[in-house]
Amino acid sequence: MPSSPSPTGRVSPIGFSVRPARTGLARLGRLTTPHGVIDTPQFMPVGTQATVKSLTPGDLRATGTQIILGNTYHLSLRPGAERVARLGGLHRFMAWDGPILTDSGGFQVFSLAHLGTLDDDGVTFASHLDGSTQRLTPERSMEIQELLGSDIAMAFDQLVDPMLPPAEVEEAMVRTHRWAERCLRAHDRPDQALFGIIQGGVDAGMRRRSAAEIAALPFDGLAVGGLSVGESKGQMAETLDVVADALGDDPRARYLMGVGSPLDFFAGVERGIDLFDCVLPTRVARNGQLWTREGRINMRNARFVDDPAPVDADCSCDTCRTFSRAYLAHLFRAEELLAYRLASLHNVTYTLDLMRMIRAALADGSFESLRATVAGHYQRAESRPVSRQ
RNA sequence: GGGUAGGUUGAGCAGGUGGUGAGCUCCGCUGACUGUAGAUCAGCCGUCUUCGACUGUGGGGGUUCGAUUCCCUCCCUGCCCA
Repeated sequence: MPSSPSPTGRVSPIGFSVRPARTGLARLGRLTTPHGVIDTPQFMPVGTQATVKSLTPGDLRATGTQIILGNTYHLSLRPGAERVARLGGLHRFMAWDGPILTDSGGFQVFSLAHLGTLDDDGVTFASHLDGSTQRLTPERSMEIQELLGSDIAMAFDQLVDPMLPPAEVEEAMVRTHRWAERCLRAHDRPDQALFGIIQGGVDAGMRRRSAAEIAALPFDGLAVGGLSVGESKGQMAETLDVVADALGDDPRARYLMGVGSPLDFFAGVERGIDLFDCVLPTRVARNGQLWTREGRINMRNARFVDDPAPVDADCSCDTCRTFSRAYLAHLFRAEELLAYRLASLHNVTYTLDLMRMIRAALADGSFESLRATVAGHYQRAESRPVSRQ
């Protein structure tokens, strides 16, 4: 059942059925993978090193997580893709039997650019762990992801700061296109899907061209990369508009990489995005910031040390059902490990609850109303006086 | 009671043998974080009218143009001896 022909005839290990919702270009869908079904629009918590930091697979299930993201670069350095394969693949290794998407290492070419040098064939870099020389190419990225055995592999791409001179943005885009074809040629694991990545910075012409070129290839899904790396919200929205227009009625799943914040989801969903991933919920949680129906709150703030209320009274996560803000504030101050776990549990739950609410709102036509409500939460957070003496 | 070592901004320290002590680490306060080199990073952390200025080295007094530094005295703390 998970096999359906892509527009180009390639037999895909995943299935995607999608129907337009009533709002903008938003759609509701079901993505079927070898390890389970994903309701879209959906958010993927990031588990770079074969763990969503501080959370167990059981915790993830409790949050409603349907699919997680793992990372080619990190796992190939440690513990090593071949080792993971010997141990039964990434699912068995980390004891998560749900769907997994693996990033290709392309983002690290960007975030760790100072450690490496790029050429048309790939990237050579010094391991951030031990300084050893490493080489990543489209072919090696495919090999690693096949060894990991994720349900969805990502093409190896190059992203750059969209504010760079157009010639440099174009060079990265063209390279991404060439690498996309090499990824498709190299990839041959039949039970693993492969998504292509659209680049082109925030230039409408380049984005349109990249969308057309990537969509012309027999990928199982399409991703928009290179956004939320410093451009404005307006530029991100305009770029998504261009991509949506260029993709037209292409039936494949659309994944906006590295996004985002609660309000970013609305901007993406109404422009036809089906999948999101972002480190934000888990990273800011470890740094004390929790997302709630009262906006963002920082549990380290002095005002919470005597607050007996739950983090979010309307949240059903274990953190909110069991503990007070005062307790969380204490744990953060004491740097107790439980702080990071409880905070992560809450933020992931909040994010997945939000995605669930977005799907429900798309189904019953209340998307705009939901957006207004959520925007209200975060505007209140932003307008809160800096100091309240 | 005698001897000895000390008393520096919430804590712990550095420095300072007559003319620049607001320097460090904690603690504390706030902010940031978008395909995770991040349980991280940044700013603030005596007072004020904050691109600067002022005050501040246990208290009091003295010497001096000028004292954290030299002298006298008192208080407090640790240790040793009685």
